[in-house]
Amino acid sequence: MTTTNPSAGETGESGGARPLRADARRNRERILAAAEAVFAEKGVSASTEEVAARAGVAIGTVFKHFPTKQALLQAIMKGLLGRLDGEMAVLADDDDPGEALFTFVARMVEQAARKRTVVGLLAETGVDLQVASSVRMLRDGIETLLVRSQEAGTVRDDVRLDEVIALLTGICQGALHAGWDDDLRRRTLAIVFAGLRTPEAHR
Amino acid sequence: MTTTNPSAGETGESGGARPLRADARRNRERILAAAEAVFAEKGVSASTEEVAARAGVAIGTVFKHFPTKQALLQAIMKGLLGRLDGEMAVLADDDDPGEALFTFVARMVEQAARKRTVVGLLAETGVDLQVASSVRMLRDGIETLLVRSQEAGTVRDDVRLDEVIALLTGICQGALHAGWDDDLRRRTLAIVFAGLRTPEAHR
DNA sequence: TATAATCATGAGTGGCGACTCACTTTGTCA
DNA sequence: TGACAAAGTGAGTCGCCACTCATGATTATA
Repeated sequence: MTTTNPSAGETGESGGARPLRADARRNRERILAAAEAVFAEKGVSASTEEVAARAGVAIGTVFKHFPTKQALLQAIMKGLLGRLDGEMAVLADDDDPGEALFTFVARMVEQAARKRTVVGLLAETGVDLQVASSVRMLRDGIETLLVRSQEAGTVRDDVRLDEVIALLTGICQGALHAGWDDDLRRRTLAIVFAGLRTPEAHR
Repeated sequence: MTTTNPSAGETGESGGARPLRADARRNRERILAAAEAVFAEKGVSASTEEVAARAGVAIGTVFKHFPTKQALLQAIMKGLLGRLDGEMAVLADDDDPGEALFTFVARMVEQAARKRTVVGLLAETGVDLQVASSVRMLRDGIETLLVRSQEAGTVRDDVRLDEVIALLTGICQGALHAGWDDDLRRRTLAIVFAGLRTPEAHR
């Protein structure tokens, strides 16, 4: 977790080699932003041409940067996961450890409700590649939050990491479809959290 | 004879008119069965040709019975919902009212894990048509189960129908993707149920 | 059985979307 | 500034898939 932070770059291109021209870098960012917006609105089935149009570049440019639609999706996923990882690191260190897990889950579900991308990508089979490492980081981070919550006596000891992740993905999935509003989301999460809490932690 | 009577059919065609030839009826059932199987395995994005192949008929025959892929999906959905509705009626009358809701949810999630159709269809926008009435029935049934569970003191009074449905759809969604096994499903549901229970109902 | 419907067939159509490539434009560096 | 490599362009290719229709097969009725 915590990722050790790859300096100031937001590029997402890691480990690579040569410097990338100025216009290329700019277009790459535009494409990523456009893709994130388009996929967030219309889901991952939106066409690559729409992404290109939104970014203000030609379709070929998109495929020059991301040789495959999959690759584009994975790049987005990597960014999202990185940001989540950052939030998580903060929560693990700074906040009340008992409630940190709940805060994180709530925040992630809120994001999912807004961005269809997250959920669509979770559904894809192609989470195997480079993304896998990010997923593992996320998983490890959630585990940390879970363990601390349990040590603080907030979450029941017999709750396992797998169940937390299952609940998280499930609620994220659900948050998209039925037109959840803020209130419904809050109330639904409250039920799940109640199920996770120890008897003593119920106020 | 004739008049008003489509006999004892499970056809799903309701309110319609004329009697349907013998081979036609048989093929219609075959197509429905094949479609249910194919969509259950591969999701709703599976091609109509694959359905036709599995059913042992030509592609044209499928479209003769169901003018649109949507129509085919809706027919399946109607069947599934009908069956769920039946189960629900039984649970509402015969079983321990306190636990009936939990039983139903568990059963539906189990189905969802096996049949991608349910979930895929819930995600579709086109649930507006004839299916809507079936959805309403389902919703009403769940409400009955919820109210009875609350009257029996098993489920907290501040839980609303919307949250139960939100949890139900969410868990159904999640049950597909991450390769849930039986144990994980049981444990995850246990957490949700714990969140729904009154303090007194915790054993 | 003869006849007239209904029904089945499957090659064909149209459209869409991922991806390519020959060519043009642009940035960079001497 | 000139020259070259890196990057951008977008019409075109290819495959997939929902859906059609002229033709031939089956079933129900006289």
